[in-house]
Amino acid sequence: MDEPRECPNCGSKEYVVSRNQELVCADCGLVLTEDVFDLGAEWREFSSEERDKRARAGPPSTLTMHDKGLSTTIDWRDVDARGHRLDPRRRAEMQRIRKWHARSRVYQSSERNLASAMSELDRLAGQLDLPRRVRQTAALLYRHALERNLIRGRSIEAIVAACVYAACRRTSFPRTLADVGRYTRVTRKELGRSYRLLVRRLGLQMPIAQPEDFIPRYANALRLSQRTQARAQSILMRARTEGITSGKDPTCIAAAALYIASIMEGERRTQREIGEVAGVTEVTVRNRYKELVRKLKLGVEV
DNA sequence: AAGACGAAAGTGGTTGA
DNA sequence: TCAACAACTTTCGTCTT
Repeated sequence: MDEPRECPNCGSKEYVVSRNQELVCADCGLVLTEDVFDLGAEWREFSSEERDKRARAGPPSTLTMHDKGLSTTIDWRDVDARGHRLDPRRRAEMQRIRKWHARSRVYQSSERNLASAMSELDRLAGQLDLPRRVRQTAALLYRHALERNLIRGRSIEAIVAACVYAACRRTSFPRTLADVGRYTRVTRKELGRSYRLLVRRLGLQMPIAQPEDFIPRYANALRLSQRTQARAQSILMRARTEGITSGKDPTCIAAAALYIASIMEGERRTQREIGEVAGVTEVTVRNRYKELVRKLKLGVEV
C-alpha cells in the first residue's frame, strides 16, 4: 500500500494542504499536486505528532470507499467477544481506541463531505464555464463554510451552489443566481437562502453586480461586434450618471442597452433574442429600452 | 408571418410597521 | 408576521414591417 510519499526535493514526509487545495511539502514548500482529492488517502491529516502516535492499519480510505475501512463501530461495553468483562488494563486500552476511533470518524466525515462537495463543485463549475480563479474561490468558500459548521443540516448541493454563486460575485464574473440555479437541482429559494447564509455567517462583502459586467457575455452569445459592445457600454455609462440603473435588475439594463446598441450599429437583434440570452422576457427588454431612450434622449429610429 | 407594442393581471422578493 | 410595494413576468390583442 501507499506510504506517504517523500518529497522529491528535500525528502521530507510532511505535507500541508494549501488554501487552494494544493498539496505542499511542509519543509521546502514544493507543490506536489494540484488536486489533492484525487489522492484519496486521508493520511495528510496526520500532523507530525499524531503520525508518530498512530500506527496505520489497513489501506488509506479512498473516496470510493464510502463506509469501509475505519468506519467500523466499536462496542461501548467493556466485554470481550465471549461476553467476559475486560480487565482494567484492557478497558483503558479500549477507551483509548474508542477515542481515536471517534476522532478519525470526524476527519472522515468532513473529508467525505469535502470530497463529494468538490466533485459537485467541479461539475457545476464545468457547466457554467467558470475559469480557474472562480472555482478556487468557490472551493475556498466551501472550506470556510465547512469549518464554520454551516453545512450540517443542509444539503451539500445547496451550499456548493451558493459558494459558486458567491465566488462569481466576488470575482466579478457575471453569473446570476438564475444562471447557477439552472444547473443544479437546488431550488431558487433554497439557493438564495444558502447564499444569504453564507454571506452573513462568513462576513463576506460582495460587490454589487453591474450591468456592464454582463455585456461581453451577452454580446458574445448574440455574435455582436466589438463596436456594438462598446456602444452598449457607453450607453450604460450615461445611464448610470442619470441614475437610471439603480433598483433595476442589472441584466435587464444590460439587455436593453445591447438592444439599443445593436440597432444603432446596424446589427439589429430582436427583443426576443436578446431577452433569451439575458434570461428576461421580451417585454422587460422593451420596457427598459423604452425607458433608456426616453431618459437619455437617444435618437433611435425603430 | 414575424416582430414590436402596450395594457392588464399575476408572481416572488423586499421592506417597514 | 403581515401587508404594501416595486420590479418583473405572462398573456393577449393590435399595429408595423
